[in-house]
Amino acid sequence: MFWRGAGPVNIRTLCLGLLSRGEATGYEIRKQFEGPLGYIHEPSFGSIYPALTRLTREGLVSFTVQAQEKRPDKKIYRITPKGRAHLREQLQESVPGPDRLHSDFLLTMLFRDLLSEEFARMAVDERIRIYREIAESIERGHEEAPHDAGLEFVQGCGLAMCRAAIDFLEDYKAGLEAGRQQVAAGE
Amino acid sequence: MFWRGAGPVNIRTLCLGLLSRGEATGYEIRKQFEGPLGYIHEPSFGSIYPALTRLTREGLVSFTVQAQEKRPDKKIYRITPKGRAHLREQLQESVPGPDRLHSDFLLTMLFRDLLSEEFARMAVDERIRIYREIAESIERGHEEAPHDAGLEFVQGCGLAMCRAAIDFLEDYKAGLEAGRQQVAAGE
DNA sequence: GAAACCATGTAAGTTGTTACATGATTGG
DNA sequence: CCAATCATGTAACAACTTACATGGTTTC
Repeated sequence: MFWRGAGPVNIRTLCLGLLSRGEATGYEIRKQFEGPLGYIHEPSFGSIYPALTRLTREGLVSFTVQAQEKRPDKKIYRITPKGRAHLREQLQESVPGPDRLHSDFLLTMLFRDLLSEEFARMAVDERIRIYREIAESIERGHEEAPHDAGLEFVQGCGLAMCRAAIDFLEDYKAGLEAGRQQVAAGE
Repeated sequence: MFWRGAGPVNIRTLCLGLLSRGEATGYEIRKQFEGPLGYIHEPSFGSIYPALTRLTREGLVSFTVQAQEKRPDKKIYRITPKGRAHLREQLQESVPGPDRLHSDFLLTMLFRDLLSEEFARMAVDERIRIYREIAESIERGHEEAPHDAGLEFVQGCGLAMCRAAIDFLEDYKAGLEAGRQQVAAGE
């Protein structure tokens, strides 16, 4: 049976993978996605906590409770040997297929003819801003953190695509400007 | 209330948008995503038919039944004036935010250290193949179909990102090769 | 004094996927 | 003769998001 959702991309595998790099709480796992990893996924607490509960039930991770004064107790999770084996197996189960892109921007621009000039310009400008932000975040992350081959690859790939997108969008904007000036000049 | 799912990316808006270009059946809507638009979304029939039913209930589209011999009747959908107004409004409700990327490939490569050399190489090769396929599909679509500004933009953007990804992946492969040769030469 | 951070968790709801149901026709 | 194409639709299920519940601490 071919089951699309059974591919490695799900929050459980993501959590398991991060825990293979070192122990962490649910809160800390979440935080790791706010940095340069954010362009891959930004899972919510509502999905991380249940994922960790299930991983524990399956024996793939374990946790110790660290009591804290005036705060809820911390649960520090770590991967078990079984979890590590499972992760390795899961990741290499099949060669990853195409990505799924969920882009409000592209969908909106697909119907560009229905948008006002102003809105389209705003959307493109905002998109350039977003990509710049992501690119900077990756560059920053690249400088500070000690990184392994995986992180290096993912960050490099993200950076390459961000830059390509920025270039494309700026060319597009330049093209629009040129077109407008021709119109203004009465061509 | 800020509701992420209320953004324009959902199958209903997508169907409505395509119907704004001309009438179509559910089956034909699906087909449009098999071409160069496929990199944005590949919705299943199980989501398209209910979407059309709901759009009809909301008065945003209407349909006429075309009887066919020895086949189920066709339902030919078209957008209503109300639907067109709704689409315009929906698309321009807010400037689109960041994309959500769902990538088995990046997630797998993020844990590259856990993968065998061979698997990693296969994954990268397969990815190059996939991007080439998408790029070709876009180039083909660009030649044959008459296109509006929206399609042109989306295809151009997709092509730029595909090419960037291919370049990155091939550089990466070349880097690996060079590294292996150094090792083989006893450096 | 408001906002952001720390810290975990549950319940309700949306969205979309896969699998099933049905079945003739055409092309290799 | 097997696969793909045409054609629509439902039911079961998975996955994730948002909102709610709780509440002290730190920073601007």
